Amino acid sequence: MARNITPRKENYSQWYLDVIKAAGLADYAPVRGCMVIRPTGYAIWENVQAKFDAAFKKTGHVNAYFPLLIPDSFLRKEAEHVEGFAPECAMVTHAGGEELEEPFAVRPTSETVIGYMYSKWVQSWRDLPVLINQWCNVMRWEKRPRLFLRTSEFLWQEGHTAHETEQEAREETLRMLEVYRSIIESELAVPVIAGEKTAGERFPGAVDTYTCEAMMSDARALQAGTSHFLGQNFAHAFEIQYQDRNGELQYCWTTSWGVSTRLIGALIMTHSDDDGLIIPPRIAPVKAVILPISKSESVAENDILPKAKELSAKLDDELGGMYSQVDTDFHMRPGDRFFTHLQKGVPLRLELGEKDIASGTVRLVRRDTGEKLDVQADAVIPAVKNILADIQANMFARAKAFRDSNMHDAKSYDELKAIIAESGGFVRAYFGGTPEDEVRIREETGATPRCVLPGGDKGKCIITGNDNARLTIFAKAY
RNA sequence: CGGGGCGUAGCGCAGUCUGGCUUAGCGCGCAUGGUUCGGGUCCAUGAGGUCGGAGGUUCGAAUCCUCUCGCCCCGACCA
Repeated sequence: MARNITPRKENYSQWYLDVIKAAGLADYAPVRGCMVIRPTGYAIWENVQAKFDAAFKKTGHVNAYFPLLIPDSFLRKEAEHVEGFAPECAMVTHAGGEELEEPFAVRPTSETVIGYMYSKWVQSWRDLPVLINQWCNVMRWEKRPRLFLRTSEFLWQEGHTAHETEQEAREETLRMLEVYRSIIESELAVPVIAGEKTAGERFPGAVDTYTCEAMMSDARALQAGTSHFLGQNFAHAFEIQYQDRNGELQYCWTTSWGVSTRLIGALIMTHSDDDGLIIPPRIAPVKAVILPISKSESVAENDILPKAKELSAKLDDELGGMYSQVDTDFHMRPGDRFFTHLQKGVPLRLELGEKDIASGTVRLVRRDTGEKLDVQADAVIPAVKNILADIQANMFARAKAFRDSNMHDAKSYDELKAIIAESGGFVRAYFGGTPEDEVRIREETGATPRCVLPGGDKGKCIITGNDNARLTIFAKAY
């Protein structure tokens, strides 16, 4: 049992921070609310990025870069947008030793600058659609930061598209929601529910907001990705207009969508255990670690290490895209070395000791289950491949089973209150109330509507009693 | 912004009420040596501190007084 990690049951928040620290993913920066993403954490982010980026390219998007500083006046052009973001904006008021005529906001999101640029670039229906994504950092001043989940500065991706018709823009919004759902589930092994946000939870300036909602291992919800149908709101604010096929001037329909380094928080809180981090193989920077083991340091280094290196090279070659690492910390005892990799979440450990060499086998140890398996040396490569695939599948299945076992139904508001108070988790209920009702529910229960389930399932609202309320998931959220 | 708490070694803390008995300690970590070694061995030695900062009281301040800076927790707020 780990001695540097607070047990999850004892103190969930502390456990989360301990896991991050033990795995060396991130550290606090000198500026409050900011974090340093350390090499191990950044390697995970690079892998996450690579998966999404490839999917964006496949759906026809291209990358570009827009500036960090946004004129204050831009944010003010869309009424709801400024109201939503003003409180968390960091403003640059001085530069070059002088006070600026107009302050700049450090971007909290880029709809406004991008809208401004699109208005210059779009003239004709032939210029549409515009499908641009950018990978960048953003800043939203947070009063209660938590590593990865809510930091003042974070890394993300924001896609911004402009379309000729409402239908096209709506399709784009849903297409990207589906891209998110599929990658988060297949690569990060985090099960999510993709649905619509209620009015009170909508992005400031959006007509409709969609979300991928995940359940963490304390049964609280985490928004893992959002996609917004912006209607013509930003097109009106920034005059993104084009001449249609009849020569008439029209406003574009726009969308935006994003995922952030918060996904790493989701990863940690979905899969890890009291021993530390567990990373799904498909995004693990090191998928398998090979440990030469011997009582004698010189035997380990001279006799076993070459075999370990050979095995590592073979794994990397034959399982293209694989990445294995050889542990050469011979001065440490095996137990210490095991723990190091355990806490870093490496999916698979290959032990190569004198006993194994004598018997012509390699010992494989799974991080997700702790299961040990002795495999014939010549069968190691296919075995590794199969086990990694199985770990990936098992991690997803396990997380999904946990979520499903914490899914409840409430027929009335009282029932919803009781479930949230007693067991927590996700609660399905018919809801058709106003943002004011949402506030009241939050104040009274601590839970918020996380997302409206897709499909036409409708019933009697637990608040208003009206029919035609949509089935909505409520939960306490991060 | 309101309420509470805390700043002493890399981390976690004791010492502060009752100033001197501490050369400012302890645990973890770190370094070196030995021992052990297939899920965190055990032992020895050692390095490491402007006690958050400034001013004051005193023969003497981590300890008392004044001011100041920073952080954490709860609340409020928050895609």
